[in-house]
Amino acid sequence: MKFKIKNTCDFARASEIQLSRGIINTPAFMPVGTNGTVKGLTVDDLNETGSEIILGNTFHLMLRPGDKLIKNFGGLHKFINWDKPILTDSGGFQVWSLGDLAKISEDGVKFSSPYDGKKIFMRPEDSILIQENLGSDIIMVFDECTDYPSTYEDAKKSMELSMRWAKRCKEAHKSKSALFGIVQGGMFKDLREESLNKLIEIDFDGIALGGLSVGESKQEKTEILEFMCNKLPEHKPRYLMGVGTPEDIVEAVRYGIDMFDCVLPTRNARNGQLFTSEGVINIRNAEYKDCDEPIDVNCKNKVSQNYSRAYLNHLHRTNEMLGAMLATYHNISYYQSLMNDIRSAIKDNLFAKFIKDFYNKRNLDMPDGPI
RNA sequence: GGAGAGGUGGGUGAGUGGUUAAUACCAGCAGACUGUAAAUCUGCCGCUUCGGCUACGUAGGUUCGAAUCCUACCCUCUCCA
Repeated sequence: MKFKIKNTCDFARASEIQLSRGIINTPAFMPVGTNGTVKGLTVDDLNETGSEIILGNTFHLMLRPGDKLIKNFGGLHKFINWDKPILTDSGGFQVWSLGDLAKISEDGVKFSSPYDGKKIFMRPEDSILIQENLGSDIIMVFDECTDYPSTYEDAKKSMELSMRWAKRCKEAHKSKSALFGIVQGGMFKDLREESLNKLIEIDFDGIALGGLSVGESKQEKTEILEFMCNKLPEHKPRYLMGVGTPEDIVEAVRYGIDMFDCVLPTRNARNGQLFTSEGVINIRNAEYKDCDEPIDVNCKNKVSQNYSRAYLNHLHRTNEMLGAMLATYHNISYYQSLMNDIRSAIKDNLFAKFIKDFYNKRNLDMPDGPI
């Protein structure tokens, strides 16, 4: 993996991550494809949206259809017919999101499969091996996503465990794929710093920020971002895991984040929420019943331009699968065009203007921050 | 013509004398969703000048009290002629 910063604008930066399967232009949004599919989109759709990398999930794919099966098919890329980079999450987030179905010990995590209750023990080494079996381009370390809220003691204990696991992941990592470490530490700056220093010492190809957007306030998240932006190594990709809304992304780019992933554009599309250049709309609402405007006049792609809001409203009311598909196509296209605009603005040294316009269009006050 | 079943809030459909303005589902009106146990979940859903008012085919009756029991009528469906 090669990382090349092309332009900067205060903390914000536009760069290239070069992987054997392709180049990722950052700041980048990575659509989430947990089960080996970005729900509702074909790989042709994904390409049309401008997506250069997608996510897969260790935990889900290990259970179904199984990482060995995928390996025998020649890897996840071949299995799902996607030849661009794939980042795989380690299963660490599932430790958190599955709650009582996961039991943590020093050695690893005992999961109960949500599908059949079958007990699975996953050690950091297992997670790495599974991700290698999948043929992932960017492998994430197996971590414990710290709960929110958390006491200092719990956050510290959790962070320290994640760091010991990070070291084991590094030692278990054998393939040529990139390996990213994940900063934990909850809402405590000194723990975040300690975590980061530990990861730098172990030496990863990229640094991710984990444990954010798990219930904390916007202010708390911003404080952590602000604190981290001065400390993250400059010459490595920075990945803010699980974030976020367009507003979250724009803000994080100001603090120097390069990579994002989030289920919002896909999940919310299925639930009728569209992200548009003028803010969020719920396409099921009565006001769109006879609205003959396109989904988003400012989003230049075949779906956002050629399908009316009234038609999408109808499809969602009648629970037609095309409604979810078109909404997902639009949302991912919107996110990718947003990322594209962000990159262009940084390259042209117009990021300050971009941010101002971005908040103006949404009638929001521009938060304080760099630039 | 005879026999039987039934008519419940926008729809389907529970309830068969008293926590019943009335279960549930659908429809309708909104909201939530942030490294996906999610095409999911939540709230509202007769009228109201917020004190009440009107409601279970219609009209009477029994009862302290009726969607629930009785009588008549109207209507619907099934079977037999």
